[in-house]
Amino acid sequence: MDQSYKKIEKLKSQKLIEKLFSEGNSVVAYPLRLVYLQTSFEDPVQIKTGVSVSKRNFKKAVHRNRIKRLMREAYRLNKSRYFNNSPEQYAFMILYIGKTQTDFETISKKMNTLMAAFLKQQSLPKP
RNA sequence: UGAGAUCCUUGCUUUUGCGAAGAUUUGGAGGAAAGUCCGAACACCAUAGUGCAACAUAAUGGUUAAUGGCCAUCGGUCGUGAGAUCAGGAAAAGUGCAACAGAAAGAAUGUACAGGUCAUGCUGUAGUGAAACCAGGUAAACUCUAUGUGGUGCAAUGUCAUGUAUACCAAUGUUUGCUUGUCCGCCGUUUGUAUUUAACAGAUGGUGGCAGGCGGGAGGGCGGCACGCUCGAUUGUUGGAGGGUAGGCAGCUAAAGUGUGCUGGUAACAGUACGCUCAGAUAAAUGAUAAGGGCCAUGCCAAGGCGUGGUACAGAAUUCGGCUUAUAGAUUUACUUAUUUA
RNA sequence: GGCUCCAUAGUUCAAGGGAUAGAAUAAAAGUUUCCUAAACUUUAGAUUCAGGUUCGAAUCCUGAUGGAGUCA
Repeated sequence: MDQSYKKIEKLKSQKLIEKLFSEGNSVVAYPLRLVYLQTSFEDPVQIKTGVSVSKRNFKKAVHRNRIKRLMREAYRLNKSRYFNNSPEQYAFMILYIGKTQTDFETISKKMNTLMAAFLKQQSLPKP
């Protein structure tokens, strides 16, 4: 079971991020929100993922860092359960839209429901 | 009150290290990394000169790459005291300001009482006020004196690749005067050759062009302003629409570095010997979870065990030296005060 | 990350160093009306915080806190 989260799996390109936010769809499992877009890039990975926390809700850099670390950890541990070898490539951005801090357990649980909701939405026939 | 300090261990995982992958090993946030308040390094831009303005600092000596920081001393203020704190130059260059109260607030003098004189605020006391004649107060009012200051900041800057356009449209402003010429064109008059017309050559006048000179010139530049200098019709200003903005590399971390000892100095600090290498990311790493141990508080049994809770403030972004602010707990030393005891 | 600016009633703005800090609007109470609105009367309400200079500070100075803008 692959639990690594390497550099090429991270969403870094500013152009791709702008395109993601302007054209992508989203799924919500409070306090998490996933913005995704089917796209293509050169690196040999299936999904590029980034995390983000609003400076408006958390003023201190320590608190933002902590939440981002928890989100990355939850993604790393859970991603292999949901994503195997589908041919499409996706860009993900996971946002924390809550206003209070939580512990690792709830974020991990919500990450599972978020991934399930994403897969369900993708399996539906497109209008 | 000052100095000083800022929890530890193990396995799993993540990140970094080489062209890639795997394994092993090694390293990985701070005393404030914060605020961006001072001072520098470094980089780019600007820089003929003069003057003005603006800003900063302000006892004396030292320290440092430098400072408005730090150290020592003198002086003021506060405190019983150990100590703390101070933008701590000039009011005898000039201008201004002083509500209320008070006769009067810098111009001069008035009331009551007492004293004194030939006579008079001439002297004292009272009364108002922060301040009442004293070369008064106020310069964190203008000012003066002394000293200093070009600007912008690593999103600086360079470079690779890609692309390329002092392009386009609209409005508006300006596009001028005199003079010179072995120069050129056009028109007229006249002379010669010729004479049927035409044509050719010369002289002269007008007009236009070109070139040069002198002046004027909207506006631009010299990044606070003025003088001054300079560019100036191949143009100035404003608006519209459009292009560009991605990415890689360098800058980037071994340095005014840091630990211990010794020497000099009251100290800040300096010198020296031996050792150490201690993050370089860029939608931005330094984490999650579990177990155990420290420390603090507390409860139970009853004298070393068990349980519960707590363990701060806070996260590098070019790099240093300071300042300021946030901060749980632990430790050491010196001194002061109060109480108690002797 | 660097740089610049701002802070006065619930809100929008005033206020030459002189303290009773003002105006509009919002709020509350009352008058008027069968009731509401409008109108009128009255009331309460603030200098972001901490120091300093000064006889006296919203104003001057220093530090902190909060907010806004900007960079190619």
